[in-house]
Amino acid sequence: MTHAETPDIIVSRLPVYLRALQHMQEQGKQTTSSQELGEWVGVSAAQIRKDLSQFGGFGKQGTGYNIGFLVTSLREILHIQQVWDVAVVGMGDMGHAVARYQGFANKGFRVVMLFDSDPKKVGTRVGDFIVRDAANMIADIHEAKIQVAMLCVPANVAQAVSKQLVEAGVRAILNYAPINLLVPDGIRVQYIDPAVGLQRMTYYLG
Amino acid sequence: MTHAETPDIIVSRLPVYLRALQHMQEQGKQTTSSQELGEWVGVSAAQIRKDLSQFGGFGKQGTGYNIGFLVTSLREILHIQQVWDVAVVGMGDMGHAVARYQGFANKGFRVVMLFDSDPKKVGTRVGDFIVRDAANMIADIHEAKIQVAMLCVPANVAQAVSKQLVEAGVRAILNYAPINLLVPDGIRVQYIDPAVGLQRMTYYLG
DNA sequence: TAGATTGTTAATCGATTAACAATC
DNA sequence: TAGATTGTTAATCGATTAACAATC
Repeated sequence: MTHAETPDIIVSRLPVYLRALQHMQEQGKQTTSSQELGEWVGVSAAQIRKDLSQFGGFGKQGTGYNIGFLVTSLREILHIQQVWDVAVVGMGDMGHAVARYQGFANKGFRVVMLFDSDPKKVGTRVGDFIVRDAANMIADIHEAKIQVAMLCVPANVAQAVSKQLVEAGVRAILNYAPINLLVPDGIRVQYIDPAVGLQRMTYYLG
Repeated sequence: MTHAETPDIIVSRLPVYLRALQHMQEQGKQTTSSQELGEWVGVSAAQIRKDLSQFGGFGKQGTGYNIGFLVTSLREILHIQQVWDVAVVGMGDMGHAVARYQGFANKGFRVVMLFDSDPKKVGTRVGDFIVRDAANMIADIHEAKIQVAMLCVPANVAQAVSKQLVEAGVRAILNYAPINLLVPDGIRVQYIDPAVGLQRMTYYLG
């Protein structure tokens, strides 16, 4: 009997726990409990304990969890003890903002390459980088062994560009284009679409 | 016996269905099936039918769903047959991009007001609007009866600003700040955090 | 020690899937 | 009509919660 797969839904909560824990850490806190963490992230204490126990025993009865240790452990579980190089494709307003985003520090990612297909943008500077020509994207990403990309191109070309990213060796795509991507098995996609986020709330606004 | 609440998880899928259907519509398609829609959005056909049947019978045996009718119906269910006015708070790179975002057209939202607390930004033009002083935010939002906001301020002030938004009458916050917000009951929050999105994928990259 | 809190088991709850009669 | 596909029921599967012995 092989070890059961960790359910996706548990994995999806871990980064949220980690974010809260790193926040506590920045505030100088040493220790927390499933109760306290749960209140902060909006999850029951039992669920926090159950989720964490999938990966080992990180806490101590009576005292709770050492925040530093739990942060380190979660970073290992999520494979972000390393720093992943990330390519940003599409230098519109959103790509521009994402390329210059300061929030990846200490989160396991750094932007290292920017692409656009517009000759007016290629060669210009955005943040710390010169925008590269999308015509060389496959070769450039492949050579740099980049496996993570943020896709900020218009919806009508997103599917085609995602195909190129996969060809180039990318295995994880954060998709800002408001469209579902069809990708091969083993390629992960996460979607960021503000309209979807807003519509998930207006349902309840009555 | 009162009608059962629609589960959150079903509500959260509806905007994704709608996005796919609107996409089909733009391509001139008239009709689809639970099978086809399901393949496109990565959900089983049975689940699509079950989800939709929560709200009524939108399909026809043998022929499937009329896309136009289903789009209209979903827009009503999600309360986006109306257009919601949206305020954007924080004119950093992300707020800037969000304020100029073209993707809200036909999705039920329009940006109508921008705020920042930095005197260097107040009064400048971003997209179609002049950035307003955050000092007047509560009054301005209240007067305009705005109920939806996108929060693009730095994490360290996000909690305080969200409190002001609620005071001003906002009931739905799309939060781009990488931090959990504590809000009163009845206030909806959706989170957009690229680091969280990326970390949900690196777990699987091994 | 007494109090607090974990990790885990069993019970409950809820969501997904399978299957099919109804019917377009 | 024959084929296709819905809406719905029942069965299955999975996730959450409650509870508590273990123990720090």
